[in-house]
Amino acid sequence: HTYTSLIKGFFSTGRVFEGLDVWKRMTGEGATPNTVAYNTLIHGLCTNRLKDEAISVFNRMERDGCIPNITTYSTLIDAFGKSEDLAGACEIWNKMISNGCQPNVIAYSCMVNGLCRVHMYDRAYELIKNMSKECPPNALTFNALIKGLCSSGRVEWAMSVFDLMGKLPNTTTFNELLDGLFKANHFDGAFELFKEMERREIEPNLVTYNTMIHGLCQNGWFKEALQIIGKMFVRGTRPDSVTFNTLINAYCQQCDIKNAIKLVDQMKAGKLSVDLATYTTLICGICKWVGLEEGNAWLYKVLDDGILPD
RNA sequence: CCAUCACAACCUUGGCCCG
Repeated sequence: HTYTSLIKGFFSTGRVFEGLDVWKRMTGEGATPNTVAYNTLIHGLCTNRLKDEAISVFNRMERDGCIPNITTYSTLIDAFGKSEDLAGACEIWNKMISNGCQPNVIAYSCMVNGLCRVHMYDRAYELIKNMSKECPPNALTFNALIKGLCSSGRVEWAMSVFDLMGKLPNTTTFNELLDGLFKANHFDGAFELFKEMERREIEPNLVTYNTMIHGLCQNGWFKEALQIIGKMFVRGTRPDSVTFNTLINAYCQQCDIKNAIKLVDQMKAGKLSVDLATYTTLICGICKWVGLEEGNAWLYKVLDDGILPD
């Protein structure tokens, strides 16, 4: 328990070697890792791009007589899916079945995502259709498919999936569709969906607003973007650095560097982190519209803030 | 004892790389 928490902490902050060190210390002290401990290590390795190492831990786990559970399999299916290794994901899936472990809704959702990553949307859809009454798809399962369809420009198809969801769509579902509709230039569809959200009383969140602001600004609807910002304030949703970066980018594109810089000052006043994305956006605009010397001067401000330019 | 509290799945901004 104790070791597992430490391992999770190190891996989730990218401190792979320290995480591995804790694992070695744990096993060295004679503590026998259980399934949860193995799962934590496997997940930590996967999220740090060490899939091969994760697999060898998985094999060692089985050898040492520790029984993988559904979380173990889901973690690996997810990792293979995200790295577009469908064959690998299927291999884990088959192993899961042959070991008598029933897939749950998470395992299915990960597999749907994996299929979408390799553009097998039909098979993803089939998989969802074949899910049983005991294990029906949830919002995240559908969202995985909708995200795949939207990010490949298949928004009509995505909308038809949305229509099949009944009462399942959640805020993320709407966010994915709104983003997809804007990026496919289906503006009327996006506006309609935003209204539909209100009709269904699905709460917009910060991502919803950021998505709307981005979609509106990128297509010249600045007034409407301001209205969205107004709604945010009414609802008490605080803008974050993504909101500001989106607006700074829009101002830079309109060659309005003055207002872009004003926003950076507002961020600092509001104690929001002015991050690398902010500076990259702003310096790009300054170099384009003001001059390289001024851009260069801003580079020093980045360094002063303790941020490493990329 | 630890079944909301050691483990797994979804969304938005800039850039970079590859194609």
